[in-house]
Amino acid sequence: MGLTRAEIFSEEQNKLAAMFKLLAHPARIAILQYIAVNKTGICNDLIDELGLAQATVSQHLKELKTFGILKGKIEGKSVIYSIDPDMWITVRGNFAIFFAQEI
Amino acid sequence: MGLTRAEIFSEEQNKLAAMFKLLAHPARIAILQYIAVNKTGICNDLIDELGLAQATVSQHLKELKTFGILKGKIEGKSVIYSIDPDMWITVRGNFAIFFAQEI
DNA sequence: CGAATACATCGTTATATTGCAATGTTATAT
DNA sequence: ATATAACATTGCAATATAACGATGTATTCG
Repeated sequence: MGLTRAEIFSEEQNKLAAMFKLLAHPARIAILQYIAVNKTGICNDLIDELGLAQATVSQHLKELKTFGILKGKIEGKSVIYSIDPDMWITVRGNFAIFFAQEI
Repeated sequence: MGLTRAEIFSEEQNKLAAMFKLLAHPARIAILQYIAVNKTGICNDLIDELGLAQATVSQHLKELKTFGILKGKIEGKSVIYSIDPDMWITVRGNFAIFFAQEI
């Protein structure tokens, strides 16, 4: 049905999956890498960098911002996006815990 | 379009996104956790554990196996799944590199 | 052999995601 | 005030994904 049956999984499993999903697209990876390197990024730069249409880039930025890994600051006509360090650390920590499992 | 424009991203970005995507579903997280704890797992156990239909569990197992993070060994009527340590380490390593970015 | 067990695969339905053109919004520039 | 710039939002079309019943395929058991 295309609808994940989230209710049968634990909070932790759903949260982890949501984090993985956020990063499960090369455009969103590229956006985070660009902003990590340049410390900040505006939508226009990312349009050039990625080669996707403005609407598409804006949509990916929105997903990252809604999740909380990016924050946006309005500066004149532009929006300056940057990584939210707290969320970044949280996400990294959750992944680390997942991969710390003995196998 | 629904079709990711993979050709405009780097190999690395596409690979990373594919890894994240593999883990971007709570059922696949749960399968890996179960097998990590129990060292191995057969489909039937996972059906009970997850509460999803047999066909659905089989499908998720296939995805994990196709990617290479799980391997399956036929043992009588059952298939014993286990984590491929090399792939596990590879995946963990790639994520570690991603999260090692200065922000 | 025939039945049962344990999966895999197929086919279908419901929903989600990607990408973009068109359009809306807000702020600066003229 | 009008134009432009820099986005955000809306509304679609194309494709992907999740879930599952039904069916196929080995394998074991009686």
